[in-house]
Amino acid sequence: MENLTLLFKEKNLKLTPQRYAIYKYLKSTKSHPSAEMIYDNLKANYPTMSLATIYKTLKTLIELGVVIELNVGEDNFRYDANTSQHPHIICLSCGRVDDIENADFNFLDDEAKKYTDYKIDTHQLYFYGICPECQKKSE
Amino acid sequence: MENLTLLFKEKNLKLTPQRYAIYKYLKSTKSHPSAEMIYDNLKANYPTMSLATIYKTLKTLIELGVVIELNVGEDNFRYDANTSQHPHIICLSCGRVDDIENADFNFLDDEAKKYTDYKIDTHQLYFYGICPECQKKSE
DNA sequence: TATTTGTAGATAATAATTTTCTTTTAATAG
DNA sequence: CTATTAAAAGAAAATTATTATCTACAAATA
Repeated sequence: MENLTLLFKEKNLKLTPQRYAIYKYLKSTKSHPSAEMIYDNLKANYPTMSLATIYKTLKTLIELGVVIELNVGEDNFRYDANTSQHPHIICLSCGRVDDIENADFNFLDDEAKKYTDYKIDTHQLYFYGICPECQKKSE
Repeated sequence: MENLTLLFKEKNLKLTPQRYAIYKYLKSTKSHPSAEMIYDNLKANYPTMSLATIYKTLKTLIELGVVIELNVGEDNFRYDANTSQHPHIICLSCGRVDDIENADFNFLDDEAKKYTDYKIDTHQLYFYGICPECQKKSE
């Protein structure tokens, strides 16, 4: 995470323990947590940290381009420190959010360019279905 | 819209003027309006209609499967009466939402199945970029 | 035409997120 | 190593999209 230090220095931002903890947690998990979930997870080690700090830090990290905001269709956002372009899949039954890994969907931007006059920057691809665990449960 | 009448009857729902107007407006536009935008648009002809009615009707229409809820990343939802599976493209500058038409992205569900154990139901594909109008403006 | 049941509309409530303001702290210079 | 300063944390209030509640009304059926 040396580059995180550099990145913060470049922008005259302070790399506080809270900010570092939030980023590190996001890097460590594949659960695509919401702000609230991050808060609950860090509460033990940072008992005084407030939700506002989580939100403000997430915004900062997004602006820096090291975190992505996901819109899975719930009433809140999810966050992901894996900034490589990759699809997500959401379980309609339990709400968990997983990466789809090893698949290459990078061609999508070029494909879309054929059908629009927009200048395309990026995309988000969300699949919806039932996760293996919930499939078992409903049997 | 004869099938809408039938659909409502089947579910013992009442096809009120308000509901009909909301659906008709969504059918008539490609602007992917938010609840608020629908409200503003119908206010002239239905001065007594409340936002709550818009929201309740949208929920009903979604349950009936004749309207789709879009999550473009703003702080509100957008709605679309074109229920065929098609991608959307959002202008990062002005926020407008367009369809990507004539493109066939239906293969995506099958493609994703190769990389996950989820049972896949559907997907949403959002492109982000700059629309032609905003491109001109920034020149 | 009466009756039943669902719905409209007004309003209050909820919940995620943002803002404000004061105190604290990280980074830098001396 | 300390003083300084600009940014950030934390607490609390504010905002905003959406939902729930409740009463009066209206559509469908008998």
